[in-house]
Amino acid sequence: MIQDARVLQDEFIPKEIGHRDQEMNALSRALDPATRGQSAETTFLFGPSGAGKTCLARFALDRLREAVIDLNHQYVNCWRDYNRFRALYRIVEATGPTYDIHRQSTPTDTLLDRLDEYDGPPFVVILDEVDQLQDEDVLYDLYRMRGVSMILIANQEEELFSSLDDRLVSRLRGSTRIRFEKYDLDELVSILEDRVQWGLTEDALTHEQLALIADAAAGDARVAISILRSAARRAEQQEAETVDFETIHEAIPEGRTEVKQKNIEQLTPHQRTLYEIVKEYETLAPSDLYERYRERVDKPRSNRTVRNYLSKLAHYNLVTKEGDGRGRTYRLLP
DNA sequence: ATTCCACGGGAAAGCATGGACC
DNA sequence: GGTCCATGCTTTCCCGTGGAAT
Repeated sequence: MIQDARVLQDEFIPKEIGHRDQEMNALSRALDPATRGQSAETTFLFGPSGAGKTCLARFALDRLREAVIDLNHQYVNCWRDYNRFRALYRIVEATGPTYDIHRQSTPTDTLLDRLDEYDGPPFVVILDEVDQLQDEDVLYDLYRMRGVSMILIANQEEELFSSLDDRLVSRLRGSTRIRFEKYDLDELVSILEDRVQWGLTEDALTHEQLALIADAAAGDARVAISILRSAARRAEQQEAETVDFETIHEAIPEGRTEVKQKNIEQLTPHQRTLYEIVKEYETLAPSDLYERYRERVDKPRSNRTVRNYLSKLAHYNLVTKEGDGRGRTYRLLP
């Protein structure tokens, strides 16, 4: 049933993109100077998750590379490479060999020097989930680099700018900003239809089934494709020719939680214990939570460190903090 | 008003790792 | 090889802030 599994992967970039013509035109205009060997405009893509921001950015860059021979580029996920060193490391990677640069024992200045020395073709950097960057210095660093231009992706426009330094905000004032809306049901269905056509056998799913998936995804294309992926995987395991409704109903919760599951696997044992405790008690005051943690774990970390862990769990969207100050509780996110 | 928590920034200590030097 | 140094990462300690309870 699955003909080409890559089509169902998150990183897959389609040959063509529908429903995003305006956004695509705006982004192309911003990137246009690169076709003449100049720096592209700094561009922001804002919108809810699964609205096609990342996909469009990568797609536009692919298109640009077809038109321009001399172009350098790099994609950085700031959620994963969340501090200055890691983000810069990722960017330096694109400028040449990095065998002499290591995760530890290489000064950040060395990375900056390498970027300063950069004398190649126009260089476009996509900074995805830029609101997750702990260290906004990276934006300064890149801003002053000659020949480097940025596409910055985030969910909330106001939230991002309120967290940035005023000087940085004023420097970015003139940048292009493109806003994305959630996909509506028909758009999601047509996105899914394309994926089925490219990746699965014909008629593996009916239109009604795709509409069911699209409805469950609530405008989020990533979730929709994730559900489609687990449905196809389940059907393939059963050696079925087509996907039935039961399989889809099973795939919906799985598709929704797939990202979360990956995040849990990345936690350290201590962090996972905290997660388990919150899961068990549903809602918990900070002091109680720390108490339970101390009871359960062998060599408990300090209170302060646990707070860092909890921030990380919140960052992964595994738990949520409710209320403020005294009445604060931690709760499991659905 | 005062006390009590909780939060989160920053400094410092401890750890792991690679490079230079012998 | 062995030792020392520099570096980034993680954890801990310290502390100011602010809201809620007393």
